[in-house]
Amino acid sequence: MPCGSGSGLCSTGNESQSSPRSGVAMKPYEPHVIEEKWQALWEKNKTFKVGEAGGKKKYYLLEMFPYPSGKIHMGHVRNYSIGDVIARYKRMRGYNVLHPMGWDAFGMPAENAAIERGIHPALWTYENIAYMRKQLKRLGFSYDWDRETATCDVEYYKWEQWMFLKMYERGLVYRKNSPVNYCVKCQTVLANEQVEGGACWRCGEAVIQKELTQWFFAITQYADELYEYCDKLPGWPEKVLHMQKNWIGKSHGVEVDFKLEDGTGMTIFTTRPDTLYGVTFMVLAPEHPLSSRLAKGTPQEKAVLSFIEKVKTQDRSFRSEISTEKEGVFTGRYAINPLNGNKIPVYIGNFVLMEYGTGAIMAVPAHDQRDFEFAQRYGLPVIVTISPEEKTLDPETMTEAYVDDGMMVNSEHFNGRNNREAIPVIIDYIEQKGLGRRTVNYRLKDWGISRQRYWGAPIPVIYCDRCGVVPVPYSDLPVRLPLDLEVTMIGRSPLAEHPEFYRTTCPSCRGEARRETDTMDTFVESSWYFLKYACADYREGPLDRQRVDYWMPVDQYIGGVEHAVLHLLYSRFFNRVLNDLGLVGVREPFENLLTQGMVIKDGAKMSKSKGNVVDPDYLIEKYGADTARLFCLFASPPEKDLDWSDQGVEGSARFLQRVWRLVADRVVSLRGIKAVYEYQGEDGGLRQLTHRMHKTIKKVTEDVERFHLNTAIASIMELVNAIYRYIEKEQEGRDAQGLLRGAIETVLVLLFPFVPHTTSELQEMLGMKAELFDNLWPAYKESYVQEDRITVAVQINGKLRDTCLVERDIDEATLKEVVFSLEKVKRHIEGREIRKTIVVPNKLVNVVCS
RNA sequence: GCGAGAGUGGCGGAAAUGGCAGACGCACUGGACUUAGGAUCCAGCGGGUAACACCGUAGGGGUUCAACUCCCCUCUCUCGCACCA
Repeated sequence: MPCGSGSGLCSTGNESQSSPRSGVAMKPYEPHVIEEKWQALWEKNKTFKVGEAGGKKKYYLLEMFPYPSGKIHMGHVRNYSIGDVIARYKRMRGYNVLHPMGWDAFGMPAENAAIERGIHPALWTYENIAYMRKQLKRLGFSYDWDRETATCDVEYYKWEQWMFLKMYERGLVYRKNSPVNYCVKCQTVLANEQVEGGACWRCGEAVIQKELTQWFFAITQYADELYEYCDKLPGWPEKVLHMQKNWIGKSHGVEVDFKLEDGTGMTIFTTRPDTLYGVTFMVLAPEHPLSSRLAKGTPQEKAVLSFIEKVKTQDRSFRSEISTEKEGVFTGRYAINPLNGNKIPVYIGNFVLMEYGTGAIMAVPAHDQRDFEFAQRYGLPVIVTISPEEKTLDPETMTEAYVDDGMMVNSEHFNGRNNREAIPVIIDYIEQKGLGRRTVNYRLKDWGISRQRYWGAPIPVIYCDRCGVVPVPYSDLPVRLPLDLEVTMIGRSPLAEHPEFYRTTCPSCRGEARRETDTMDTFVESSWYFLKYACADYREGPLDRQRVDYWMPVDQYIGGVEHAVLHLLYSRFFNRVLNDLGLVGVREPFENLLTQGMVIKDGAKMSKSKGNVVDPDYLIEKYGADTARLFCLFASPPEKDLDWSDQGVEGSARFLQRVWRLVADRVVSLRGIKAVYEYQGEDGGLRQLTHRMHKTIKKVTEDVERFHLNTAIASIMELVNAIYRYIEKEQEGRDAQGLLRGAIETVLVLLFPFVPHTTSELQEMLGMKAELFDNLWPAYKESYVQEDRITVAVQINGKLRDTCLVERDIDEATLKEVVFSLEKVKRHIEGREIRKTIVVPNKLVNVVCS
């Protein structure tokens, strides 16, 4: 064979071989032929179509749908391979499994393609979808393609507009002018969640602040619930819940009303009322309405105004940098501490944020590092009110704030108390005196959803000079995204340049009016697509409640951890809104979440910019889909990063060849044999194989249940190795051959969810029912899982010295007898005093001696 | 700085509940079969030793008959948040 032709994989390399038993030329493993064959069959028979029929328990398995960027990448292959194992496995366990796929089809790259290559975003998107659908089918994933949904379809976004209007009616959508995050490169606004370390989540460009009128979803109305329910999601990774909790940032505290000398009120938020007696100055955010007003008429006026101006021109990411020097300016005015009547100066400071709390703080330099730094710089006094046990704090010599707990001092009648315990007491006191109130503050901000882009769902609102903001009537939905326009740059949304779109009449006064030309954030679409899947063909309304109730919640969601606070938080919010609107029965959409790791190569995440991508197409062409899937599943556990290895792929291909030969080599002799799964005779080899088979079934079942897919595969490999060893011993006889067939069938069934094509083909060759896999997962018997004879470890003083092979469940006395008769044991305990002997049944014996 | 997670052979990774560290795979070494082998099969494979001994799960201490696993301290890496009052 001309194998040196450079392709690397020497076709299948065994055309000239023949079966050792039959002498008949064996069928070569041709992954592409069998993969096409089975995929065609699954498609024709609609093998993966599901309905809402009763009888079986439902199981909704969902993987995060892809953005149709052009081609799938290895991350998708991994994500969807993991999902496919679970979907097929659950079906084999008798569940009615919903396993859908669709497209997160609105978004910026489509517009970029339009600008760069002159192709229309819609065309580009649908072409990509067509190609990627083909790729997914080539990988053999068990999706019910009849439920496929693309979010850029009118039938989809129409109902999103409908939901927007419902939310508007309920006050969950509002419009406001505010400083927003803006990415110059993407030419659009970003929500807080979409800014990563001051940069755009998509393109990495530094985000600037811009004043714009925007539509907001009132996610903060659900802040508390979203926070509290984090503790009611045991099926989610701790890490993700932590990130969500951090993001929502719930903190308990108190608002205290300070008064200026002239009686002007100034309310601050603090979580540390126990330090109220240590307040030596106050600080306002530069954007605080009082800031520019307070200094009027004082000698400080000029300085204050120029400081505010200076801060305004600073970029926000610079200002929020922790290393940025704390700066401020005195307003020339004083406030009165409501607890002790102290007169304290009011400053304006760059480190106080208008967005959090009340935009004003009380400063306690003794016990807050930021306040301390500010006080040092401006020579402000420090008053200690919390004293640690072991030392006395001296304000003159302190080099940093004391932020830990201790005993209260300088705090009038609170002196001597532990500060933590005093907090609620002080708050009670404040409330009784009418000086303030308990509050809870959140870091979470409302979700700004306006995007100054074309390729998104139009916001269904009309602006009329006479009537103001008028929602589009339900009967006028959908507000179609016009396709007859050319997408060029730059500056504003193409819709704002398209009169045919924005010119309209006011629904209430019939006068001339203008449509909203912003579109919705694409994260809105992904916030409810999982509900659409449940009733994809439903046309009479947004969702078919009955079917949604049947399938929801999603039993298992699988996707990348990068959406821990974006998509996953938005979806939890949106699902709650839809629940309140009566469209969904459940509160939380995703019961269990699995976050899979990244695909790494040469020490970096696979990405075009790093130039270390492996193209799934290439992989499938060279090895076939089953090898691609197997490697992704075997190389590391799902939640960890996967280190790509070309040699590892070879190994996976080799294993499939080995399984193929196991069957194809002896298919003739195996065909006439009936499978045997239990053996109770005396032959050691047969007993061994029976044991191995049952042990493997148990192990694989348990491992798949807890997503340890790599070890599940490893144990199937062990079974295959055991079968080869068994064959080598030339087992003859009806039992021996039946058991061989039983073990082989077990391999094919256990391996099916991982590599469905290869195993289906081999099953068919053996005359098994290859296509119907419902309820086919094998059971094991515990009695066979146990081994007859067990190797017991023998330790002297905790060190392994020998092992011995004994009958299972041997009694302790006999075991000890065996152990003490071992040569090595005798040698080691010679002349020593035996203190005790520890016996762990069927495991180990430890002899403790002097 | 705060929070979370991780550190095991040459490499990817195994070891629910403390009980033979290194399963499985890759790489490597030797052998078999071969015109050939980058196919396949067999054997070996943490360090160390002639063989033992001995040393090994980031480092140091501790609990225990027994620690990758539990407790304390230190170091390193990854991720998230980062002036949130």
